[in-house]
Amino acid sequence: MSAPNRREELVHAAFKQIAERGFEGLRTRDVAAEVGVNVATLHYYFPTKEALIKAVLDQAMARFRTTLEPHGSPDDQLRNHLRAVRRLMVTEPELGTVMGELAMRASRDPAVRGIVDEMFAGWQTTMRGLLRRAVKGGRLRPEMDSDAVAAFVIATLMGSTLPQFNESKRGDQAVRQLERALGID
Amino acid sequence: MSAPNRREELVHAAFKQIAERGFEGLRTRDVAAEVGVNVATLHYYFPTKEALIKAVLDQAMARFRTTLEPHGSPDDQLRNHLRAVRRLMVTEPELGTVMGELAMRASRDPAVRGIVDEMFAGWQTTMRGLLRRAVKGGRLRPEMDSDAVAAFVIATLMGSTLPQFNESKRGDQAVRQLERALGID
Amino acid sequence: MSAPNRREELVHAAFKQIAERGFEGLRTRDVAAEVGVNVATLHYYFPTKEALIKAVLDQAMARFRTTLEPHGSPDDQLRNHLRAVRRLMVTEPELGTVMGELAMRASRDPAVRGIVDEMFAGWQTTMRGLLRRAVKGGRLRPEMDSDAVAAFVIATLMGSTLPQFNESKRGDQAVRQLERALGID
Amino acid sequence: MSAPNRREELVHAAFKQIAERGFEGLRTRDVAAEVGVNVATLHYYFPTKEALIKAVLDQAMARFRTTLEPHGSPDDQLRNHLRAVRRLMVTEPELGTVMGELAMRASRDPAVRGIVDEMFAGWQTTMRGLLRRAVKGGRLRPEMDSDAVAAFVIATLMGSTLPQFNESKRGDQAVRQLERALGID
DNA sequence: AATGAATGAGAGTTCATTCAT
DNA sequence: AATGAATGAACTCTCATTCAT
Repeated sequence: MSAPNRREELVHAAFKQIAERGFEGLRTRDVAAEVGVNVATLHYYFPTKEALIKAVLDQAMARFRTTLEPHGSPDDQLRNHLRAVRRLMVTEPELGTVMGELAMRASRDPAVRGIVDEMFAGWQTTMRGLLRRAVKGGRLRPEMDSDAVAAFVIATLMGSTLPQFNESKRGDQAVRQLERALGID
Repeated sequence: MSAPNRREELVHAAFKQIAERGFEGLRTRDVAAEVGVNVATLHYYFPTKEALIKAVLDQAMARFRTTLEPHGSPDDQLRNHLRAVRRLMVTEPELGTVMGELAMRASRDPAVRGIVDEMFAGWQTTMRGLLRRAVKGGRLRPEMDSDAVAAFVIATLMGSTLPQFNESKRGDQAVRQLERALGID
Repeated sequence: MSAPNRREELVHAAFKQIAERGFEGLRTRDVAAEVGVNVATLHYYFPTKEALIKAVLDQAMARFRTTLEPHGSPDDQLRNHLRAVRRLMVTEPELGTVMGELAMRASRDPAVRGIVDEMFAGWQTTMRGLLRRAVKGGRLRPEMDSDAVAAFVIATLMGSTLPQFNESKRGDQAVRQLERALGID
Repeated sequence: MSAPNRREELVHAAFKQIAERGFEGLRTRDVAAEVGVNVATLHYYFPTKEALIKAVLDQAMARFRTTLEPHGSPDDQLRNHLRAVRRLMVTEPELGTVMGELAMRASRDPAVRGIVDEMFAGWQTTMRGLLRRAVKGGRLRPEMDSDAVAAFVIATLMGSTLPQFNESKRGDQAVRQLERALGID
């Protein structure tokens, strides 16, 4: 009666709970119940609630990082990236919500902050690289401050994942306008 | 020390606590303690924790709305607006944090959602108006979809308030790039 | 519905529980129930179980110290002391049990150790004083090592409080033989 | 690593744990871990925690009883006995601690009480015999109440094993004074 | 002979809320 | 207008015990 991936089931259930109710509403008992096991079983895999949250954090970051990796020909990479992020937010809105929760939590919880900051730093670097390649490819204006523009792009993408934007089409509109502003539409 | 503004003191203390610890860490006892009164006194003014949160919400929205009101000559209003929002986030970062918390909470709590949605709708309308006036003034390209661009601007502004952007200068960089993109720098 | 001495009631109930079931069987819920209040009320007075135990410790030590204080004319003080200790153990056997529990616990818990050690040190000093006075009064042999004899007396008194001695008359027999050995019977 | 004496290893580990942390801190998991096996394995040998404790009790009593057996010429047996007990307490202080724990536990746990009482009764009988032989050998005053003196000796010996006495030399001092009192030093 | 996985029952502790004063 | 005292419900975490393998 033992599942080989009980750990993952628990992480996934915790992820869902955070998406639905935020950290505020995360209850170990509910997570365990969703998987269909006793709370004690949860603690068999994760000594503390913190450890469970850490696992959710790691998994969310991993999923996000995968999306961030550039795909396609150098010319298309920047556009592909924006669309990939946007598509991710539409197909898996929970990931956006959890990312938001984690981003907020990072201010208070050093363990979360370290990992989230690192992820944002990595994103910033990736984005800068994409922009520079786009400049070389003649798609963007060369006088651009690639670091500042990277921050601009990331801010817009993050902003477009807010629940208030996600339900209407505003999130998509915003990203499309970003593409226009960058001249890659 | 009977204070006629005890209510406001409590709201302010709750606001600070939310900024520091999020909803997750909001404790009525701590709020009361910060004001120097008993928890029971807090419940004299606010029957439930929800009621206290509602008051914080109202106050935050009011503060934010004030900032959103257009200032200056029609020609400058759009730029003034962006700068005012940005300045607010720098001088009162707690407001950004609390707004973020409220935006997340809106997905789960209908009472919050109503008010936050309304505020975003108002902002969207104001922004659209500013953009149209800027088009008339010849500052922006007339073919623009003012609704989509409004969403774009708001998304970028919201994204730039993330804790991860606020600590470095990336928030400011992002907004400045937004101004360039709009052609109002 | 508030008792002026709820704290004391709780300490007393905890004392009784320790006497009956040892530290091993001490449950905050049971202590509260014995007083007729909710567990949360117990935590209103004692933030942690440790704090409650500390209060029991202090009270037990205070009660014991009172007994240790010499009474009567100098000539009789030593004998009075032995009898007082013995009587205490007979009239309040729980105190002996709790003392035993605390003495054992002292080896593991620094907070307990400090206080228990101090009490034993005080007892040793008192005892030495009593012995010296008895020597001066001509009741004891002058060549005696008062420190060693003090240890001897205390060891016998403590040993005579063991549950196994207390139920039969062996505890009393032992103390009476101690008096004979000291020549004060 | 299949060990034929796994049972004994477990008993020994449990003994050590009780000496270190008392019954209060005895955890089957820790006992198993110290032996390097799974908790379930412990339960293969001992169906319940009680059964494990019982085994520790038996083993401790056996070790103690061995020490109590008289050695040497009848004339020296009493002195040898006192010294043997004292030496045991110095070389194996854990035994004293565990004996103390068991003595306290006896008041609450009938299973323990039976065995401990029996052991004390045996000790009392042995001691009385030793005293009578010493009287016959002319070493002790004949008018002595050998039962009462036996209780006296046992009480002092037990008292001298308290942790508070063991760390300083007071335990030894006490026993030496006991020898003087008996006139066998 | 041994284990990984699972659990029920319960432990200490927290917290929003109530109420007599 | 304010409080000390009290509580019910819930929370995280622990532990002896079980069982299929």
